[in-house]
Amino acid sequence: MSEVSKEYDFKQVEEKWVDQWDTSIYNFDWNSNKPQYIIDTPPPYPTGNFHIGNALNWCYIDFVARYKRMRGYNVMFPQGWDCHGLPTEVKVEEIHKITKNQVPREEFRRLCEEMTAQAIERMRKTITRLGISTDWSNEYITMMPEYYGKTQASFVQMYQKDMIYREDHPVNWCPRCATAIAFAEVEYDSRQTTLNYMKFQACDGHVEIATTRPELLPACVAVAVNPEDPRYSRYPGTKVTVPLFDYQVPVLSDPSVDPKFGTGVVMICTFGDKQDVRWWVEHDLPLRQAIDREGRMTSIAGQFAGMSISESKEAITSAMKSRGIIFKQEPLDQNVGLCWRCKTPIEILSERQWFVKIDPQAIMKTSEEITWIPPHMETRLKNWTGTMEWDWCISRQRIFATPIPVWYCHDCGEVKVAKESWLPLDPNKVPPPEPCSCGSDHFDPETDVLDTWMDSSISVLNVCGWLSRPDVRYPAQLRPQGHDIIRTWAFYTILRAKALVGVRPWDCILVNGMVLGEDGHKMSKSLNNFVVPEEVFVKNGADALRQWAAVGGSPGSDVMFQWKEITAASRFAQKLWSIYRFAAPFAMDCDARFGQVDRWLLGELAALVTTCTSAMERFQFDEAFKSIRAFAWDVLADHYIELAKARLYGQDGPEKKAAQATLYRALETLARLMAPFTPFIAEEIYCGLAGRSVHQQSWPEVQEFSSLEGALIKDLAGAIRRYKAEKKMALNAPLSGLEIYTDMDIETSDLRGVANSDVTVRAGLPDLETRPKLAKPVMKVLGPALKGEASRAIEALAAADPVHVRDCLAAGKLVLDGISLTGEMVELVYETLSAGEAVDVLRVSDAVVLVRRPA
RNA sequence: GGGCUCGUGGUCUAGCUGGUUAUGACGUCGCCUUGACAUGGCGGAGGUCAUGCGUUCGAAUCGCAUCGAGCCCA
Repeated sequence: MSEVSKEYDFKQVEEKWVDQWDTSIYNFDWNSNKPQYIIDTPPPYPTGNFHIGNALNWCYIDFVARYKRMRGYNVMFPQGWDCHGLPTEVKVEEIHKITKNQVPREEFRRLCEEMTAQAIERMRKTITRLGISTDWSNEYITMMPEYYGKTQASFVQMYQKDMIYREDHPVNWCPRCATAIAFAEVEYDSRQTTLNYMKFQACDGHVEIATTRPELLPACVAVAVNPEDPRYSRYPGTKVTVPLFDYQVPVLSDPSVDPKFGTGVVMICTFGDKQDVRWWVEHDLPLRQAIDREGRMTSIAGQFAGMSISESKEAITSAMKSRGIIFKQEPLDQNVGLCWRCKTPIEILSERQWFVKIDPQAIMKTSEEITWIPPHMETRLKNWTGTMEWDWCISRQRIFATPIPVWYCHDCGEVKVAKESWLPLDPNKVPPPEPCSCGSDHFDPETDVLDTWMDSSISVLNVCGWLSRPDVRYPAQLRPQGHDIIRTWAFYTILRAKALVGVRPWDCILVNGMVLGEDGHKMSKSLNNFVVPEEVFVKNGADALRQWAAVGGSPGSDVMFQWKEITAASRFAQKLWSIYRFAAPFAMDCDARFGQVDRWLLGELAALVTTCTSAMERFQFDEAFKSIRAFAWDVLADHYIELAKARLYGQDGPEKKAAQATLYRALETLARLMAPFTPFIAEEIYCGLAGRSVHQQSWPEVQEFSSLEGALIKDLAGAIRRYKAEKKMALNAPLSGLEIYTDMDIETSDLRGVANSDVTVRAGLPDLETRPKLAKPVMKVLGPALKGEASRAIEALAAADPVHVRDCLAAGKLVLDGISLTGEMVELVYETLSAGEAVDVLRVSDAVVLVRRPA
């Protein structure tokens, strides 16, 4: 056994194992007979920074992956990268000081790919340093043809199944990004705006209308009132004139108009908000598009054409004010829909776009086949699914994304969707390999691209071998993800798996919370409460961060990052190291005749294995790791090692050998239990002890041991240690003798060591006066038995003389305040009087210890 | 405005299929260098378990209401 350093050098140990480990042992075996456990790892967006939130999520996954491997599963823990998206486009534009339209499409895409590849490399480093047991043989990168070819194939298949269509439809539109976005990409924020009251010329004078969006006046297609509103009952069916733009629109009657808002008359525009779209569909209204794709006013805005939305808002408002059309303005709080990337207020435009049909019932039904952890997270998916009103808009007006594999015939206009065998392809680079049915071979490519969620929503199919292997493996077993993307990633994945292969994507979804900074707010750069994993690696090591992930909170709840948790984790690592340092010279893998104390410890160890196993099966990592800490620190270090020291330092013999074997078993088992959580220190200890890697061992089996005598000895030793501490004696200070009165047949050698004293054991009670000092009610028995009389009985018992209670119970009849009590209802707590002798008396459960005071 | 989750010593947290001494960590106070560990050991202080009402012999735990926080959405 080589020398073990006094301090645990986490940096040296962790970096050594990162270098030495052969990560191919974590590869999924496609030919194995073991049961599969496939994890649909969330593919992060390659920003280059693998943040603490990712780390929490990846720790959870790694705990499960390592545990399942030890339980004999063929585990796939792949790593994917969800590359496409606007942030990269924006960053490339910034860095190269260009706009995407200044360089050829292909060149711009190349710059994006280059930057993404660098970002991925940085994030891989962090993942590896964190000790994540990634299966790198199943890595995927969505911007690579082998992946986006599958995205395109999924598009083609769903198009063929009539689940994808293209038509004019209102879409959420970000005027700054000049692209359509899905509902899932819309954020809401409360803003203050102005409610303008204005007059519309009507059949008999004028009606007053309140609106927050006067710039949409040229898009007004109707006004509406509530049919129950007596003020306006004469208007429906008539027409009013739109001021300033001077055209007539009908007055409608619709029950969803709120008579209490504004004047009770609402202007319907195409489109101010989602409600406008509902009315537009319901009343079959015409389309007047006043805002274009860049957020400028169109020609129907007349003199205001070409202005931006805010310019025209100001110009139209002041024009109407000067003519007295706007006669009142008041502030109004409202929630505005914003583009999640650039926070620009979104508009609703009617655009020809590609859509995926949504079947809310099918999604909810599939979701019920999946185990949700924690279960209430499923409610969020269902609430979201239930509110879907439009289909999913999947086309985007961007460049760095999966191309839509479609052309349009230049001559007859026919839509030509690629055949699967032609994929992957970019219609902007290649024409279709066959002519149009009209004979023309002159095509215009589709320049729109697919929503990034079209890529990532087939991650599970991809890792299960869809379109790339003959032996596909879906459903996967586990989907780990944050609750912030339930309405996106989880929702879309369920939809797509059902649509493409007809099965649920996963057996189980494990939802983790968000990471909060030390100030209690969600960790973010803008709040300056940000900590990067590398900072923790340097200060306390990866195992410390992993311990925080395990015990910081139970999965599903938000977890606060706290340096004090990291400190506590480091202390535990050091404590464990000290245990190992002490045990290493003694621990021996051998058979032995275990003593009472050994069997007690091995029984506690078995209980730990049971607890941990149950907790891991339920993904309760905090419970599992806290029980590990409690065992190592309290049970093993503070009790067992203190008790066994005398034997271990003593002469060779069967008793010493039993302690050596016990130490080995305890540490060896502990290292295996810790391996999923803290792979570095577990490996260091296991290798030092057993000479093999812990990461190829199986999960410990429960071995039945127990010793009530051992448990009593442990309690007696604790009492002696406390006694010495109270008397300000050193723990190894000698005592002048111990007499233990107990009916158990206990071994005394370990106690002799702890007490540094002779120990004699006698049956019965010492020849001292013992008397009950307290009669405690046993509520579990007394409550149900006495019901309404219980509280009176408790009071009577408290008031009664405990000696009287004992005597009555001994005589078999105790009646207090008219209530009969049995022995089972009362617990007597005794005290022992030392009657002036030169002894101190300790009570430990049913045993009494007389300590002869040292001379 | 709706839905979900949650309010436990200074801070964070366990318990929450109801049973009288409410868990642990960090911090704090006192004592102790004993042959693994002072990043240690022993002991202490600190809680009306958000508030109110109810169910019950008994509520941190169950129900209702109120207040507050977070998340998701309209």
